[in-house]
Amino acid sequence: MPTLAFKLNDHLYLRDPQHTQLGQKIIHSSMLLIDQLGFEQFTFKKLAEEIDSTEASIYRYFENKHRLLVYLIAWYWNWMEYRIEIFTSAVADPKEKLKTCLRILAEEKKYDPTFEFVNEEALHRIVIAELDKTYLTKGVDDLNKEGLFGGFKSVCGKIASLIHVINPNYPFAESLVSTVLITANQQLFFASHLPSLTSLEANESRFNRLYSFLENIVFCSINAENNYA
Amino acid sequence: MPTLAFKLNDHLYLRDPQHTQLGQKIIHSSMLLIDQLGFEQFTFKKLAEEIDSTEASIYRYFENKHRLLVYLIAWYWNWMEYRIEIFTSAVADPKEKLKTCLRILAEEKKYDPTFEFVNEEALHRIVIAELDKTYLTKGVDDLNKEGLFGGFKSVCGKIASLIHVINPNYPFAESLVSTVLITANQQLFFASHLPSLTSLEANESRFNRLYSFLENIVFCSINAENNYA
DNA sequence: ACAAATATAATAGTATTACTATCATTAATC
DNA sequence: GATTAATGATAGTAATACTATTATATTTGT
Repeated sequence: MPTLAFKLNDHLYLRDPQHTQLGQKIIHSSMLLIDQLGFEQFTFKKLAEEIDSTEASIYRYFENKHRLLVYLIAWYWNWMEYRIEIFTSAVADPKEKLKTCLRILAEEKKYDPTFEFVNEEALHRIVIAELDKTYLTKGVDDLNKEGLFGGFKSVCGKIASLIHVINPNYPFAESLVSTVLITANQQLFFASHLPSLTSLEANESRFNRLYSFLENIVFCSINAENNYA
Repeated sequence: MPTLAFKLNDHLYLRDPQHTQLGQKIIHSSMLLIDQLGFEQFTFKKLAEEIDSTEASIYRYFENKHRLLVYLIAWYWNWMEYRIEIFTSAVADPKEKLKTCLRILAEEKKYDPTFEFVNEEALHRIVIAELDKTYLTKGVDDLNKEGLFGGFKSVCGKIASLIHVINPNYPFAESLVSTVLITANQQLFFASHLPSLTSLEANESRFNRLYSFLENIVFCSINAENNYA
């Protein structure tokens, strides 16, 4: 059975992990391990033990653990873009398209059988807890030049262009979208760990509440009459 | 001459650095060094060399470098709260108060002579680049129990309560405020490093544009008729 | 089916990091 | 002037983030 694989920027890895068994084990197990331990406590040595391989072998796939994280999170944004594509292609009205995007971003992430070796629930927790660490580093500019944030930028750009269609006079489309993409994850983190910083609760309702919050922010801002240019 | 000092949560340090010469040198130089090197490359050893002291001496003030970062950023939020206090106390109208808060958050940070050994420009760059690392760690819950995020939570709570006064029916005050506090710094980071993710430009105008963006988001959201409960 | 190429495993080694411990010395305080 | 406390000097350790080397599988082309 043919497993779907994303074509990711090939600067993200040294050897493409999607195409070998060891590579797939690296992706699969690193997700679980980073989720469990957190990125700081995660090491290639621990991962090697987990998959009965060696540090040296893992280094043939990824230059270092930071790049592995960037890879995993790039995979996530590719997955988001793929889902947005699927669920908005049939929708004509740009406002409805935009709502669908927000729903996809806010919804609970569940196992997607399209991608065998990826545990989307663990990956989402990684995105929530580690996303910012991909770019909050002195090396951002180099990573960016290599195009490693392409997935995130692409999602951001597509949603921003919907906003441009809905209201060409709204002057903060890109900022609004990047804010929403990031806050969607951040608010879930706060709900779990710093509840006084969020209006969401740590129960099942939080995904619907999150959607309402995002919809409120986005539509109120772009529909407003008084656009501060 | 009496230097003003904040009363910070005493779990933030082992020995209060504000009250000794070495402590002040630690604060002063760690700010410059973290700003220069980034948090990952920053070490107590490098700091010790910088201030002609030793690693061991620094460890007597801070348990580890992460807690030092939490300290510096707690200082920042205390400073913000202090400025908000000063500049809003004379303002009666809650909407105007709220605008003043947003202005303080968005404005360019400049040296404040009230605090001798603090370089506010460097500190602001640290907040922009490292803020999220204070809570995105497996130890959040412990740090939170010790009250180490009190400054941030306090600023968030005060602004949220202004929103509650302005529109008691708006159901996302806390989320809106935490989003704004964080995005205020994030958008400046994007302007410098990932320009396609922001509508701000990397020039002098960015602080005014940032203010407009924040004002737009906040006031559009809370003034809207259709409140999604 | 066999040689050549390639991927992986096994092992070792290094510089740096994030500490901890000990003891001598200097400075502040009573 | 004696006691206490803060700092400096020095040493040491376990773990981390790699790099290098060689042997052994595994895959691939002919």
